[in-house]
Amino acid sequence: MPPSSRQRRPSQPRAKATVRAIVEAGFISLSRHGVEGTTTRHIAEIAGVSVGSLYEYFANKEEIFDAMHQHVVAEVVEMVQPRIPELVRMEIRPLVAELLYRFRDLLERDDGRYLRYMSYAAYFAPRNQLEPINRLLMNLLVQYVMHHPDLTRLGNLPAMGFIMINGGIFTVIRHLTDPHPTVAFDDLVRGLGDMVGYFVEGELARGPSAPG
Amino acid sequence: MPPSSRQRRPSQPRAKATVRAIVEAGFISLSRHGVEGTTTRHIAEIAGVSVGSLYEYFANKEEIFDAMHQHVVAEVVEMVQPRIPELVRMEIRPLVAELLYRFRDLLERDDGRYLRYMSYAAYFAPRNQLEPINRLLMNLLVQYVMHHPDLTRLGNLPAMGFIMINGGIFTVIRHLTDPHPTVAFDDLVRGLGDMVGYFVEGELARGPSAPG
DNA sequence: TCATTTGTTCGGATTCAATTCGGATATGCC
DNA sequence: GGCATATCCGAATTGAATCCGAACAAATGA
Repeated sequence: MPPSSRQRRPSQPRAKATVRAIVEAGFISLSRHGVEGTTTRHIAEIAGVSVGSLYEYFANKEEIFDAMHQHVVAEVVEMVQPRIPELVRMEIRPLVAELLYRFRDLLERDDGRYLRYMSYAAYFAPRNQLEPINRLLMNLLVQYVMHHPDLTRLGNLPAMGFIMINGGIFTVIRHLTDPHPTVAFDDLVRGLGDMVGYFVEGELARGPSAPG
Repeated sequence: MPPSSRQRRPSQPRAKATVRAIVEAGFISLSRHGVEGTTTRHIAEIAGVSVGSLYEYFANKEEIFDAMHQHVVAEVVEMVQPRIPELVRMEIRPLVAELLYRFRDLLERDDGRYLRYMSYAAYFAPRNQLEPINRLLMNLLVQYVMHHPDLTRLGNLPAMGFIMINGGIFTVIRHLTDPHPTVAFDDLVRGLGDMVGYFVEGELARGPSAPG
């Protein structure tokens, strides 16, 4: 008898459907009522189950949000991962643009359901639950460098990756969630592309090799 | 009779001290127990007042967080604002470094009290309450350009400002709150400085003037 | 087929934090 | 001192999160 963990993995199809419905309901409730306004009652009602059922598969409300988070992250990874081989052949600016537009499309899907989630989650996700996306993009970066031998002369790759990835993600999310954006998304994309592009060009022009 | 607003402005010294103690207690409780764990009871207890007193000056718990937010924002503005005249005379990379190190020092003050707050901030600060900081930095950017006439040839300043400011802030916060950072803060600072520096240099080298 | 076991769902009971409210206490003013 | 007002208190109320034991459905195996 396990001490306390009373959660259960859904084994029967019906149960799997319930879990799916709960997570889906989480997104819907979040869109309709925001974080604060999202109660277990709402989620249960939208999912068409009773509140008790929520706790059959999730230890608490937070875990439902976690599941939603994993769902979004999985979608992003799924979107980029298989396309890495073609992405690494692109020029830098078109590559940045491609990623950003795809990312936006994904976040705006289903009436901005994921975006709405992201605008809350990006910061407050307690642990680094964006970690898979970070790893994915870091991986893309590394592979990109490997396919463009001149780029191996670039200095401190981890730092640059950290900046570009985190800065990029947050800038885009912040822009997309801004009710009155003062700059157009296209300008943002061009700007981010230039940022990365100029950095690489500048760094390469500076000197023959990089320090430690 | 105003419909509902039963808050009061503190007029007597004693009341002002109470308000200060409550906001201070908010930071302390946040450091100790995290957002979820911060209850009105905790705040009241730490502040040395009763729960009822909280509601004398704040409509609800959220408003206490708002006050904390304003406090942090005010500190940042206070730190940068008076130094704008000297900041605009600096070279780009030292300027970026100066801002970032000061920003870090501020966030790490008092055992990381403000940093702790910042890492949660967006969760309960749905509206752009970072707006004053954005305006401040945008203002700095504009004045900087005015003091460096060659920079007036730079294209889309709003977009660049948006990227640098948002990207910069979030990258730094994310780095400072990372329990196991993979890059050193110094590298981050250098990277961000180069990012901006190379961008400006690249953009200036490109052509004589900027489009709309 | 049906009895038994195991998975699933339900919704009222419980717990706990946020907020309210009426009264007690302190302060400022004359 | 005595009045008016500001401040503070903390038990009572409210409502959401969570628990739990009973009801229901599906699988199993004779």
